[in-house]
Amino acid sequence: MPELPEVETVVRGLRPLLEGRRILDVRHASTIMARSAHGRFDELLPRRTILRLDRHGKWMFFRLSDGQTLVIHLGMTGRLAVTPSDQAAVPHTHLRLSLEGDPIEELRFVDPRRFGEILVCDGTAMEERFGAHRLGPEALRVNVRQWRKVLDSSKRVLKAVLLDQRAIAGIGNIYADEILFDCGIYPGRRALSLKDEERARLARSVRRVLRRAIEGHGTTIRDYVTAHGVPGEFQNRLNVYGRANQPCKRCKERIELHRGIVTGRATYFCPRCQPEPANARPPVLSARSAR
DNA sequence: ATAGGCGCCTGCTGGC
DNA sequence: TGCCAGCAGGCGCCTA
Repeated sequence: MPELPEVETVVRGLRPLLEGRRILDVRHASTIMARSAHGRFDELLPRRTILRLDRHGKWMFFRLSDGQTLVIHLGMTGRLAVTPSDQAAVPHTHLRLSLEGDPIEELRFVDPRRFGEILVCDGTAMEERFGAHRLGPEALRVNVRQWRKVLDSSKRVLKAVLLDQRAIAGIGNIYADEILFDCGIYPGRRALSLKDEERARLARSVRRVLRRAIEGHGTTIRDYVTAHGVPGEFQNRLNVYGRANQPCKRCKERIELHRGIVTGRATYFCPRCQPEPANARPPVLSARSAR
């Protein structure tokens, strides 16, 4: 579900509600999802203050007053909200932290599909799991030198590189397609094959598309809502994602849906604005356009 | 190094 | 009307 713009929107909504606030108690921590290598949640979290809420890519880091970090990933269907503590918990609520204040409220994490993650990490665990070897530079802050390194060091398909969180952190399937449309590059190009000018266009499009999506409070296809429980608006401004067979907003050509460019993922693109180079190898799996 | 396939889960949709 | 396969915004592990 949530990619960088959605997570950033949630973080911006939660910061004023959480920063400086003390955790009173763990009302519920699902044993399925809330895991820690070095202790129980109800021992690790109470009485700590949330000093700061950070984001890197799609990961959220709640820095705690004892030096540990509560780490949350929303997966596909995760939601986070601050809720009155007497409000009934909806199904698939995996974490409830009561927060000091009047009235007492709770930070709640809800995730039906359970692809999300909840962790408490110390400094060592943070480096192991989220160091530079595991998580690439923040997509909004990749410099020219980093772009060159990321793209030139890989023979992979460009879209696969954009989706790889070790290469660049924060881009998922929706924004990969939107970014590639924005810069007019075919998703199945080899990363290595980009010319300097194309690399510069791509870098600009990454920042532009993600910034606009943040301004629009993210994209709601189904589950995603902001920290205030309202859907995003950027789904109304998507150019290609989910628009198979609809006319391109730029040239009126029919948007295509391919399933072979990155295996297992749908890829939407405009065949006229993002032409496949004539000498490119056809995708291994026959690319079929869907209705 | 890379690509493909699968598993982890629930819930919704479209086609029969 | 009802059933069920297919699909979904993520990610990590395994294999070849």
